[in-house]
Amino acid sequence: MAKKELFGLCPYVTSQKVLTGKWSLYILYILSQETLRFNELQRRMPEEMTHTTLSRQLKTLEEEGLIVRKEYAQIPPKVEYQLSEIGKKFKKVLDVLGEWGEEYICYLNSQKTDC
Amino acid sequence: MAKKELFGLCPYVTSQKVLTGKWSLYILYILSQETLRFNELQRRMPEEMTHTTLSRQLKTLEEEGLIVRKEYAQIPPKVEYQLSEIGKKFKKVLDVLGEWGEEYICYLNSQKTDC
DNA sequence: CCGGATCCCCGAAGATACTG
DNA sequence: CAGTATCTTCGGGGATCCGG
Repeated sequence: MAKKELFGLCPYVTSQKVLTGKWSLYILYILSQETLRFNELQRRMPEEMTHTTLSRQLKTLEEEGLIVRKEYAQIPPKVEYQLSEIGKKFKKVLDVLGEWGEEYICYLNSQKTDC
Repeated sequence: MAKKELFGLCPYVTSQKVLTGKWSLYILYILSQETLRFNELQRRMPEEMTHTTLSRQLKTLEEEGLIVRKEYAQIPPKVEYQLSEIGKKFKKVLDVLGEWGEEYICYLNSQKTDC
C-alpha cells in the first residue's frame, strides 16, 4: 500500500483533521448533551474563546458534517445547533475519551504518587 | 463553577491538547501495535512527515507522558519507543475512534447515497 | 542510526469593529 | 440575537543543514 493513500483511508489521520480545532472536542461534548442556540453555547464555553472563534469552529464542524445548523426565520434571529447523525455516533468516542481524560488529569496531578 | 476552572478540570479540553499534534493519533496507533525504533516508526508514517516533525512530536508525547523513550547505550545508537501506562489506557480511545473514523470516511464517500 | 539547531511559512486563533 | 470583516499575532509544521 502506498503511503500517500493513508489520507482518506486511515481513520486516524482522517479523524485527526476533525479534531484540529482547538475547541472542537468541547463543542461536540456540549452539543451531545443538548441542542443549543449560539449565545447559550458561548456561555458554556471557556471565557478565552471569543464568539468569533466559536463562529468559525461551528462553521467548520458544520462543513465537516458533524453538526447541523437550524435557522428559524424570525426576528430576533434564532439559530440552533445540534449533532448530525454521524455526529451522534461520535458520542461513543466522547464517552471513552472523557473517561481517559479524567484518568490522564489524575495522572498529571499525581505524577509520582500513585493515583 | 467558574469558567476558567475548565482548564485542568475538563477532560475534553485537557485531552484536546494531547491531540493537537498533526500526527499524534497516528503515532499513538502505530505504537499501540508494536514497540518501534525511530526509523521503523518513520517508515510507517506518511511520506509528507519529515523526521524533524516526527522527532518533535515524539518528544512532545514523551513530555506529556504518553510514550516512553528507551535508549540503549551502544554504537550505532538504538532507541525504542513504546506506550506508557497512561498511553496504553489510551488504546480504548483509539479503538472507538478508529471505528468512528471508518464510519466517517464512509459518510464522506457517500454524502448522499446511503452507506 | 537518531536525532538537534535554524529558518521560514502558513493557517488557526484572538481582538476589534460593524451589521441584518 | 447571531453572526461577518479585517487585521494581527502566535505556534506548529516543513525544509535544510549539522552532530554524536
